Formats: sequence, C-alpha cells, structure tokens
Amino acid sequence: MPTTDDSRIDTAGLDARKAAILNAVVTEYIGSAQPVGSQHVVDAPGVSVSSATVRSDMAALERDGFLAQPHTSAGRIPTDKGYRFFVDHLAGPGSLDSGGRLQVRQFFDHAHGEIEQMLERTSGLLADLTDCTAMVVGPSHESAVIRSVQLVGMGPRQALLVVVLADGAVQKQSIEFGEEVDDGRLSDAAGRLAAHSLGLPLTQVRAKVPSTGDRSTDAVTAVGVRALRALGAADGGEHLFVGGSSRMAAAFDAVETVRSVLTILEQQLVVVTLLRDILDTGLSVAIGTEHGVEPLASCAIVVMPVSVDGVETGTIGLLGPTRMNYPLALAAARVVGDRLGQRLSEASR
Amino acid sequence: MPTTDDSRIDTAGLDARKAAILNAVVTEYIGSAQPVGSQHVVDAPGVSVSSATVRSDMAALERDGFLAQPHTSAGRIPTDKGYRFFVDHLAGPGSLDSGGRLQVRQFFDHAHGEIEQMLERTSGLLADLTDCTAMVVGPSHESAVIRSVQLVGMGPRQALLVVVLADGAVQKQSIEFGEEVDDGRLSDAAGRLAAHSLGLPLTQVRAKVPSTGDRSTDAVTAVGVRALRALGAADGGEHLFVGGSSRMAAAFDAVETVRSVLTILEQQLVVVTLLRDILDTGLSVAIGTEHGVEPLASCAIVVMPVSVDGVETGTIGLLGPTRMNYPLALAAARVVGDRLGQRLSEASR
DNA sequence: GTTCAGCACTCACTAGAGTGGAGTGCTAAC
DNA sequence: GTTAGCACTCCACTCTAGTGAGTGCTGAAC
Repeated sequence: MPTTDDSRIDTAGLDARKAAILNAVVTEYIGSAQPVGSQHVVDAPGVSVSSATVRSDMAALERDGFLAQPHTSAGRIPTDKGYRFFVDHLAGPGSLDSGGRLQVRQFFDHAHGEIEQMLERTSGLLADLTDCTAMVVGPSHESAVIRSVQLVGMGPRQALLVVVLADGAVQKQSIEFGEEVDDGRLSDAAGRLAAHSLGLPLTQVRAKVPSTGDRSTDAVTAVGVRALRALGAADGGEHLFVGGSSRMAAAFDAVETVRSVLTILEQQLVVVTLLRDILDTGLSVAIGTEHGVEPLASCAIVVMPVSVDGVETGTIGLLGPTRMNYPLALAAARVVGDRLGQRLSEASR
Repeated sequence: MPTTDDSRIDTAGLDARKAAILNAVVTEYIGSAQPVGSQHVVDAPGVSVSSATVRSDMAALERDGFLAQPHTSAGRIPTDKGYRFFVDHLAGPGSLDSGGRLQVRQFFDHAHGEIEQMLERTSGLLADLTDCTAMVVGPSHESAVIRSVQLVGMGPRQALLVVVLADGAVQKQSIEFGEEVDDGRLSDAAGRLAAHSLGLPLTQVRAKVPSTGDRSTDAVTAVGVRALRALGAADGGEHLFVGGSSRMAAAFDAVETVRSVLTILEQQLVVVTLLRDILDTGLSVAIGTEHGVEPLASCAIVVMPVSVDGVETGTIGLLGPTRMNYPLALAAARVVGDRLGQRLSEASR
C-alpha cells in the first residue's frame, strides 16, 4: 500500500494533489475493478479537499489522458498512461508478504533435479504469488559451453547425438547414416567431435567447428558435425514455461478476451519475442498497448531478466490485466528472478 | 453426418424412431448449442411423423433420462445418458475431412527431431483438427531399455548422470559428491553403472541393479547407482503436453466454467491419472460426470491409447464440452494416435 | 393403439417506461 | 483556489406487456 507523502511527488507536471488523486484512483480501481468516483478519493492520503475539488482535478487528469470515464456520470478508471505514471512515480517498491517469502524460500530449498522441471514449477510459484499468469523463459543455452559430446547408437544406421552443456542442459539430435556404423566408428567420431567442440558455447559451434572437408574426412564424423551445427542453430527455440493460465480466466469476465489471450499464450515464439522486445526497450513493465500485441491490449506484462553468472540469459514474465497489482508483481518477479538466477548459477559452475 | 436407417437401430430398448429422434436432437444440439424443439426434428431421417408425435416421443425420452428440458416450454437438450447412447449406438464411425487428412500427413512427414517437441506439436495438431483441447501423454519411458549411461563432470564435486533410452529419450539427474572426483573415477564409475544397467528397462533398475554393498564398493559408483535408481522411480511423471487450451474458452460462455477447467488442466498429475483411469475402465469416451472429476462435469473426454511396438504406452486425450463432435474427435484421435505410435515405434528401433 | 391437428398454456426473451442512485459539471459564494 | 449546492446524466434495476418458440393434452381419424 504505497502511501504518498507530499515531499516525494511532484513529478512530470503533476502537482502533489493530482498525483495523490491519481494514486488513489489507481489503487482503488486495482482493488475493486469498479470506476472510482470523487467521493471515494477524498479520504485518501494527500487529498484533503472536498469532492468538488477532486472532481475538478479529475477532470484535469482526464484532459491530460491519465483517467477516463466509461460514460458521463460514471467514476473514473485509469488509462494506460495513468497506470504508467503510477508505476513510474507513485507505486512504492512493493514486497512479498511473509507467507510469500516463506513460499519462495521453501520452493528453492526443495528445488532440485532437472532444470526444466524447476523452471516449470517456478512458473507455478510465480502464478501463485501474484495471481497472474507467469511465463518463464529458460536461460538460453547458447552461451553455455559444451561439456560432453557423445554418439549413442540407436540402431544399425541410427544414432543419437547427445550434448551436455555446462548449465546442466542436455541437447539431443537424432542422426541417420547412409550406411551401417558400428560402435567403434561411433566412438571414434564422437571423440573427434568432442575435440573440436568441447568448451565452445553452442552459438559458436557454427563459427568454430569446420563444417567438413578438413582432415576429418570420416563420413560418420561429417554427419555428426552437421547435426552439431544444426543443434547450435535450432536452439534459438528457448523453452517457454507458462504457469497459471487459468488466472486469466479469473481476471476478465469477457470470455472472448480470455480466449484471445490464451491463444497468444499458446504461441511460444510470440511470447518469447514479446518478452524480449519489452526487455530490449528497457522497460520492466509494458502496459496495455505499449507492447503492440493487440489481443493483449487489456493486459500488462511485468518482465524481469534472470542473470546467470552475471549474464542476463533468462526471462521472467508476469501477465495480468492492466489493473494488476504492479508492486506485488514487480517484487515477486524480482525476488524469484534473483533466487532462480542464483540457483542456475550454482548449477552451471 | 451419420444417417439412421431403420434396419440398424433398435437398441437398448429404444425403438427405431426414438433412436432417430435422439440422434437428431444430439446432432443438432452439437451444432447449434440451442435446445432443440420438436419441429426441428420432423425432417430428420428416420422421423417421418408429425411434430406432435415427436413431442410425445421426446417426452418418453425425457422420462427415460436421455433428454432434458432447461425449462418447460423450451426444447430438449441431451443428457449425459443421451450422449452416451449417441456415442455407443448412433454415431457413425466418423472420419477426417480431406483437409484434415492432409494436415495429418504433412505433419508426420515433417515431424522429426526431439520426441518431446513432436509430442508438443502433436497436441497442437489435434487441437486444430478437432477444436478441442488436446492432451498428449508421452510414452512412458519405463519400458524403454537403457542404451547408454554416462557421467559428465560438471564441477569438482558435481556430475550429471545422463541416461539414453532406446526410445530416444534422454534422462538426467544431477549428482553431488562428498569429495572431489576426477574424470578418471567418473568414467570408471560410469562403466560400472553401464555394466549393471545397460539393456534394462528403467523400471527394472530398482529391482536388478544392486543398491550398493556389492563388490562395487567405490563411493562414486554408489552415488551413481542411487541416482540411477532415483531416475527409475521418479519417472513415474510422464510428460504431459496440453495444446489448444484456448478452445475451452471458446466452448463455454461462462467464464467461471472456463477457469475451473483450466485449473484442472494445469495439474499434470490429475490429468494423467484421469486419462489413465478412463482407459482402465475400458472406455474411449467419458461424458460429463462419468469420469468423476467434478469441475469437468460439463466436459467430455475422448481417450485413445498410443501403442509403440504393440505395447500401449502413451495416451491421447481430447477435452471438449459434452456437446463436442464425437465422431470427429474419435476419428482424429484414432488417426493421429496410430500415426504417432508408428512414428515412435520407428524411433525406438 | 398410433398418429396427428388443434388448442391452451408456459416461459424465456425483448422492448419500453419508470425509478433510484452514483456520479458528474457548473456556478456562485467564501 | 476551494467548496457547497444544484441541475443534469446515464447506468442499473424493476416492472410491465407483448412475442414466439416450444410444450402437453385431447379427441378424432386411420
């Protein structure tokens, strides 16, 4: 509950009282989802004037685009710009309640095993904490260096290329040979592949591992190299984990909105690039139409990079209605993002 | 569009005309989602009587529990029992249209690479074909035999146990040692693990691999064995892929229903056991409350086992409203399930 | 005894009128 | 600049028909 004392706010052309009124409207609307009338605001901190004065201020805020009216003679609801101002200048830092902190601690105390499973569960945790739909983009494996390369025979002409990365991820690619290949040749080829690629990050495989031709004239190795290079290229597809999509159904009462939002969430590529775009613009919150994805116009997205060993490599996203609880979402994303980053850093050491 | 000629139907105590009427009501209601009146039914095949007669038959069908009225003076809608009769006795075999068949063919022509990715996309395909939410439970790896066991050092005291199974799946488990372990000891231990477990299905690891104590007194091996046994046990968690959950939002107009269905879908364990339960009871369709999951009372579930090399090992599920297109869903599940099974059989050879 | 036209009846749905209330904008006075 | 007062707006709700799709029943015809 961010209080608004007069000293802090006089920002971006809004005087203290207007800011306090905007703050009160946003806060109340987030809670009630009902248009907020002037009467509801007079008791808010920083607003010690009559409702008539509040009304005139509200009219000014509406002229300036911070508030809107669903219709004459209704209360005001915040516009995207209003939420933006709230997030940038009014909302306090926000924090998890003690229950939430406990939940996070317990989660990471018990998290272990497979990375993917942990990320999946992290999305569930975030959804629980914030009542938003959570998106977790697994740390891109592109920068993780190759720890091990193996070829496992799966049949006379088939093998599986298994690459273990330093962050604990395992990539695989099935290979088909034109001829029968025995285990000896496989392990020879695996050795050669390893010699070329061990210690390289996946991204650099294309650049650093000679495509073929070299002295490694062996056909099996050549096929292996091709598969390895394919892995490096194909893995642009970071894995996305979406948790708590049912929360979107709770957030809107127009079933049509729910449907279109869910449709977006099903498109991994769209979501991943959306999150990346938002991060790239330097925002940590994208409100309404700021992100340009039209079906999500009534949503806001909180993003938080996840740093592994100091490198921003994963992303956390929280999707909710524009009237979501921004301070809570930001706090949860920050806390969980930090812990997750730590955890992943440990794992990749 | 299953036609109903008099010869075929006289089943379970329903005379031909009543069956034809029930058939018409179900078919029309599936299409329109509106209660069906007697007038709409008179032109249906097998019903060449007046609306008055239809009405009296409908009243009988209602007495017998096949139809229900939302209120007096409204048309009839099918009950769960009505759908059940429709599915068991009235619905023709159903088939994909040519577009759908093409889609399936193209999909499996182009499907390649990682199993998980293919399963995920299969769920999307099914959702597209049927307009239902699709659930694909990956073939359990429990019966796949171990093709390769490796220990990859990830740090002085850490390693990753990487197990490749015959079906192309790769399982991993991170391991922490009490002491520093060099690569030599790791590969020694990996060799011993392999000697014990190669060719065993994961399920049998617990039974067949001596827990420890044996001659394999080596500490590293002991830890490895423990991890391996853990893998065998932990992997009860088959992977579930859910595609097209947005279709549930299109199927219902009560947002509350959508929310509760989505909440169920988020619980992997619930969904997997639900599908298994339905299969175990020998059904291929569970309608309404037949499956006992209360929030899904207005849904029906079509299940289809996926056989890999003749063994039923995976499951396909389609979730839709009780007024879903059963023939289409059954046909799509069968076709895709068959192709998927073939595909997985090839891969595990 | 099945079928069916006719008929009275039911009840959701819609439109229109009236009402209450929450909210506004304006204005004149402090 | 602030505010009390006031007229005004418009949604949300209720009430009242009116409509129409649908029913169940009945008595006659086959």
